[in-house]
Amino acid sequence: MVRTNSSPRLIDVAHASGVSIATASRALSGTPGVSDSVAEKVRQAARELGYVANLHARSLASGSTATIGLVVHEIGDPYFSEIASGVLSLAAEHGRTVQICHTGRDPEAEVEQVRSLVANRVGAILIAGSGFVDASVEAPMRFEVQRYAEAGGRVAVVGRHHLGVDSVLPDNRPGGRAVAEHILGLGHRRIVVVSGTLELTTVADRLEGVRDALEAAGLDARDVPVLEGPFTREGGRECIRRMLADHPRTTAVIALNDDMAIGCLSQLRSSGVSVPGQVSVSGFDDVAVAQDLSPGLTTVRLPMAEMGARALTLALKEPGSRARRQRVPAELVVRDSTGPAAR
Amino acid sequence: MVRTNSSPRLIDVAHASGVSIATASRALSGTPGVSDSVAEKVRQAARELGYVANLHARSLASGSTATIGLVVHEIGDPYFSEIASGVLSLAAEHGRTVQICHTGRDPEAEVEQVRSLVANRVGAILIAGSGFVDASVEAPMRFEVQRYAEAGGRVAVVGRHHLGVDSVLPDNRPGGRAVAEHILGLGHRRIVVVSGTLELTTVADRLEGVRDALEAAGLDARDVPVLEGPFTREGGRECIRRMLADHPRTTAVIALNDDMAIGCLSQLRSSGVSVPGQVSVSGFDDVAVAQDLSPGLTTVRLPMAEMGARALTLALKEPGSRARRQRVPAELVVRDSTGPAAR
DNA sequence: CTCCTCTACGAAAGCGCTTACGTAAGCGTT
DNA sequence: AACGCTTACGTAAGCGCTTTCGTAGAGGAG
Repeated sequence: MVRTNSSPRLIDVAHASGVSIATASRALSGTPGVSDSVAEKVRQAARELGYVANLHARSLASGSTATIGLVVHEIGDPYFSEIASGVLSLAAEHGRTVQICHTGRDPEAEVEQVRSLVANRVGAILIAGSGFVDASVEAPMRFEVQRYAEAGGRVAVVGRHHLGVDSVLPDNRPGGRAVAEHILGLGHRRIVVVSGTLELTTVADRLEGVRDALEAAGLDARDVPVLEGPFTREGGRECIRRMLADHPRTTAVIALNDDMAIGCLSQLRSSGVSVPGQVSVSGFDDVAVAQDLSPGLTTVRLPMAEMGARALTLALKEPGSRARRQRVPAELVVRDSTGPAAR
Repeated sequence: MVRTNSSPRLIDVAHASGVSIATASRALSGTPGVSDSVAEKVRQAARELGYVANLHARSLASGSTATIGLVVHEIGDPYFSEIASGVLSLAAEHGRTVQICHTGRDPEAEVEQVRSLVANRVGAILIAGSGFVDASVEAPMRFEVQRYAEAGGRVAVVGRHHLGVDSVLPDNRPGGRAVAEHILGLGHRRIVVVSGTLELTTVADRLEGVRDALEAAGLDARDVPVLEGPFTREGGRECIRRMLADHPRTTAVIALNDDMAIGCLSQLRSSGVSVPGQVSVSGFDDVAVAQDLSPGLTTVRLPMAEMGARALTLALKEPGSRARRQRVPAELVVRDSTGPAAR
């Protein structure tokens, strides 16, 4: 911490304006009980001295912080950076600061990060990103979150269930269904799903939606291969290589996020496969670049920034008696990466 | 802040392990002067009670924080989110937490954010993103930063001069020159530069480099139009529309960041102009998607994550007697969006 | 056995704020 | 004129830690 012996303290402001430290505190924090004239005098003195309150002292004394914590998987990933953007903007409006940490989708790191946020006594914790299907992996996180919540902390999550706290939940399953219906509607039958690890609930939910559509169309979901890889661009490339080797007659690829879809497009191009001429590709999320790709990526739009903002709003509200859930509709956006099935 | 009356305090740990609060403190923070057996007993008790130290109290008492502040223009922008990613990763290794704020390139918001970081008594402040050419705009920021630094705070900036603090400076000018030389080498002569607002030093530097190359090639830089727009994808689209209207015979577009270049590609495609057949396009930064675009974007690579990490490293070091500068080489990456000039 | 030096620990003084409580002054009532 | 109520402010007790200083006891040197 900056050695503050050189920076003015509240008592300096109080002396300078000829009032007690209590009055100075009240004047600066806007607590009633100070006459306007005195308050103005104090503020004036503070300005002249360049006084900035020590938030640590303030938090310690008052028992409340303006800081909120945000946990994401990877801030470099546009999905999360857009969520973060929504959170930061709204937080700034509320005069709150945001502490961000990323976990690389490592459940242990995740718990540790939450613990560190608790130690920082943040006023609220926001957790973005998929949970894990395996409940035993999720358990320590749940425990930590519950303890924090019981101690009076506010928690909200986006895109994650099972944590027993307020949540903003994108329509992953309906979204998966919508995009699969779109693909099926174009006449595709030789389809593969390009998927992140099935341990993530987000992946599982989206895949569930895809299966809904397949079965509604009278297909057997087991006939549609699910290629699993890292939930990243490189993962998409890798899956396409496997697809070209093992399922060469495929006419449509349903990728379960845009990152993978972008990797798919990239690898298909390098492999000389035309999109959507020979193979159609769809994504999920609608990250900002999706519309600027060539071909423009057909995907499912999720309003990431808004989701972040809504999570913050939930966390800032008084806690309800039970966990609130906000559904966020997923909207199919058809662009140029999908077209009629080649025959 | 979470009401901590319900969560254990140091004194609870001390009681539970039958030692004084001082010893407990020492045992938990690893300060020497405690026997191993006692230390272990204390740690054990802490674990059982689920004790997490109150960092506010700790900061207040010790006068130091583990928190570092990061100021970026817009966290949703891949350039900044990749920098942030580098910072977060390295910070986690050092057991430090990061508070991020974004400013929307608004100089006033920037100053305010820095002030709020100072109030939070962060141990170091990192500022990423272009400064402003206009010194009077930059002055309040300079003032705030200096005051913080004089009070013992550590500051490091990335991609920004003029602040009189440690800095990590990408080779914007040489990079601009390199990419322009590449374009010229392909035989292009009817070139336009697609540029963000010239008030940003980053833009000015890159443009300077482009001009260096033009003049080295014996051209008059004034013959190369500079189309100015927002430093975003939409800005790129807008500039291309103007280019098509005002400079229809252009064969090459030098965009001064990837975001704008992506917008250029997008608009050229919608307008039915082939890249690189009719018009070549280059970017700057090499954000992650650049290689996955179609055509792959020729650009200048800046190692963003590394730049973030290096800035943090500088800030964590003992301050030097004078501001340190680290240059980061910019490397031309030739992909498919540039080709020989059409005749 | 005494003296001195370490080591391991405890007591207590803050760190810079907020806030409960106390009090003096001003004002309206009866 | 005496009383109560309100307003505006000061006093001082913490918030939960770290750290300086003091001290008791163990051990070695003489």
